[in-house]
Amino acid sequence: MASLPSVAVSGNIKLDQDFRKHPTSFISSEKSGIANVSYQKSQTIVNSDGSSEPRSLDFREALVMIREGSKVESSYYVPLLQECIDRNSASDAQVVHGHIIKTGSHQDLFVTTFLVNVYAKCRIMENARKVFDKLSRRNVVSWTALMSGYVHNSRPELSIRVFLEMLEAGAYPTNYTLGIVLNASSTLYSIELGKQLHAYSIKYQIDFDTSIGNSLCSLYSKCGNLESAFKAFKKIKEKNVISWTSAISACGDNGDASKGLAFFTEMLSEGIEPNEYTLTSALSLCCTMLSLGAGIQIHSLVIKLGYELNLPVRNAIMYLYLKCGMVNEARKLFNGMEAMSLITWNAMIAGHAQIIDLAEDDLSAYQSGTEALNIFLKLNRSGVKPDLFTFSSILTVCSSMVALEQGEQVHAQSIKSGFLSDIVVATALVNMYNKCGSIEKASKVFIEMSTRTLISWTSMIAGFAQHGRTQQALQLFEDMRIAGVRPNQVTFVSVLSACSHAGMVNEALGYFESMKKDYRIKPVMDHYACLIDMFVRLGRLDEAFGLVKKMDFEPNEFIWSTLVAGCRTHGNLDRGFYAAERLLKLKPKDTETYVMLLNMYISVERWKDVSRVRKMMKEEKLGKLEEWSWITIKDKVHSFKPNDKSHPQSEDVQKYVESLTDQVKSLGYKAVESLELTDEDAETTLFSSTSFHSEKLAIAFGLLNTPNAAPIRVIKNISMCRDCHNFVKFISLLTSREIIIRDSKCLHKFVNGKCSCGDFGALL
DNA sequence: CTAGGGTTAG
Repeated sequence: MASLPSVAVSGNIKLDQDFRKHPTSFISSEKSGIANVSYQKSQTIVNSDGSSEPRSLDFREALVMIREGSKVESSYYVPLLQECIDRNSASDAQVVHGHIIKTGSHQDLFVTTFLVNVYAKCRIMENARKVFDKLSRRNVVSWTALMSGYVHNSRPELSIRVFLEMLEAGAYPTNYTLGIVLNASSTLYSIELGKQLHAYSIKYQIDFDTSIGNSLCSLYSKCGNLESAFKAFKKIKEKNVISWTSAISACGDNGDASKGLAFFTEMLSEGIEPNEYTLTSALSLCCTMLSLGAGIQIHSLVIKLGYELNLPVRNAIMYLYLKCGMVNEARKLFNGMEAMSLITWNAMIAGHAQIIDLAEDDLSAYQSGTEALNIFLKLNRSGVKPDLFTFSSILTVCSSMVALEQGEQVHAQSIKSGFLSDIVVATALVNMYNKCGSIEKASKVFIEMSTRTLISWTSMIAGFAQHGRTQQALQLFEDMRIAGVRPNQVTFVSVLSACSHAGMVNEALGYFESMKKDYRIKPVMDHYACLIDMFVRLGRLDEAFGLVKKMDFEPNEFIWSTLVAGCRTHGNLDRGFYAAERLLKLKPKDTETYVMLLNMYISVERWKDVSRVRKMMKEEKLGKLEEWSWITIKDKVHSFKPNDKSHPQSEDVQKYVESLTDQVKSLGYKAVESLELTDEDAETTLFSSTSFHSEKLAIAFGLLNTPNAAPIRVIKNISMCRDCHNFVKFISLLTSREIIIRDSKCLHKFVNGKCSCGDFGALL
């Protein structure tokens, strides 16, 4: 939730008297004097021969007349000004304004009030305020126009100030006025103010009024109170499209997407036609649910109702297709757009960022990441200025891609544009540096943040935990508590994982208990996963398996794979086989698990089991384990596969790996000896020391193409094998380089022959 | 009343 701006909205609002005296002022606009004004679009034109005739004027003709100083009936100003609004032409409005003053029509309250409205809509609030201040008389409509202007120009706090001024001046709010203040309170997330206004609306029995009810519904939704939002919605006597849309988007804001779609269906069956707002809200619900089927149905409804050219609707459809993995459909929409908003770009980048995480295979994840970086480049070249949404999304992409160089460029750009002051952008930046292994830069950004949210703290604690800096992680956790920020479930996962890395059993169990007792946070599977991991690392397998039995959850794939790797490391193969077979039941198509299992059977030469596992793999139609790595150097991504000669430097790179291997052998590196394997097994098990695993190639390439002390950053699609893990430790010792490898399960930071994962991250 | 953003581990 955004923090409240420091605006004086304090003190109770005294509405009582006004409402008691004039309760009807809420519902009737008679007093405003507007209802009786009828305006006309035809003018009496005086021809050159002196005869006169009434006829319609078009906008340009009328403007010309006004520029020439001809007289115009004051009732004609309003349609003319309306036209200025429609054309969003502040300059035309100023011409008309000048004419109004010259002809003395500024004495006309109706016309002048409309001018306030015009300037507000044309986003020149200074002029709106000036016109308002010069009014000799003010009625509720002029006050309301000004308030509404501030709300629409993102100054809700000023709108509330005007509301207070209005009450002081003794004017009576209408239901429309109250609706605007309610909207302002919801923009400010001021539930207190909202509740006061709600109370008054109940007192004067207008809480069932449509526009009040709509505003109340969205106010409660924005402040996170879905129940009250529903109550407000149900109370509305005559529900219109806006009421339904408010209820639907309330569900979206509060994470109950399926309920929102139920509302949408109900609305359709009530015979109410959705508008562009309803459609975008409903599409966004499909998006969170990743419900492509429902989304396609709504898409056809969009076409039927003629909204397919509406930009927000198109953006929502594009984002839906993108998130559901229909990249080509999304791209077609993207390329076919004549008008594009920044949101279109942002949706495209954010969508690709999400695919990276959702992707089943690493190749498409990698392609999405590259595509997102390309779109960002195009956006920059197109001259459109990125905003805070763009920065946070692209930083997430850089994190997933371990693209430190791009990340640093974005960092610089966000400083220049002033968006680094945004908490979300800064947090995304902290996270980017963490994920790229630059813990120093991450903490520098973190320290320089002026305010931090729970997520910022958690991200930094997680960073320290990942880098094996347990003390700093725990210290930061204390700092956070002292700062009065309440940790959540996610924070505790990071804290427990920090303890687990350092083997601090007592501390971990202490935090676990404190989480349950002091913070009333229910442990989830992830917390147990950390504890299990801790016992596994220490070789306390009994306790690890004990926890598996004790917890209320069926262990997930991650817990089983932790157990497999741990049992293997600690030589408890029987338990390892058991865990691996359980893992295979959960993920029968996971080649990595089969390879782990195969390697275990081979190491104890249980050849019967080896052929049984091979048979299982054939039945599942699983082939060789595809493994590859990539490294980003100067905005260019270089990817490597073993035995792949497609890279222009592949020959040099291979030779360099061979020479490195010789050099580290003299430091004590021993390649894993090949067992008596068939060719087939040797290929599948990744044991063969003669083959070049992709991370070795990528690292060699990095060493050849970066300056001497530069860290090397590599990303790998599957877990590292032990041989390579050992090899890279020696390389970091040999070359005195920092080598960071992010594989599919773990961040490895190799410094001086040691790895931050404590050697527990090499699963294969 | 609408579309786009940041956190965890194994």
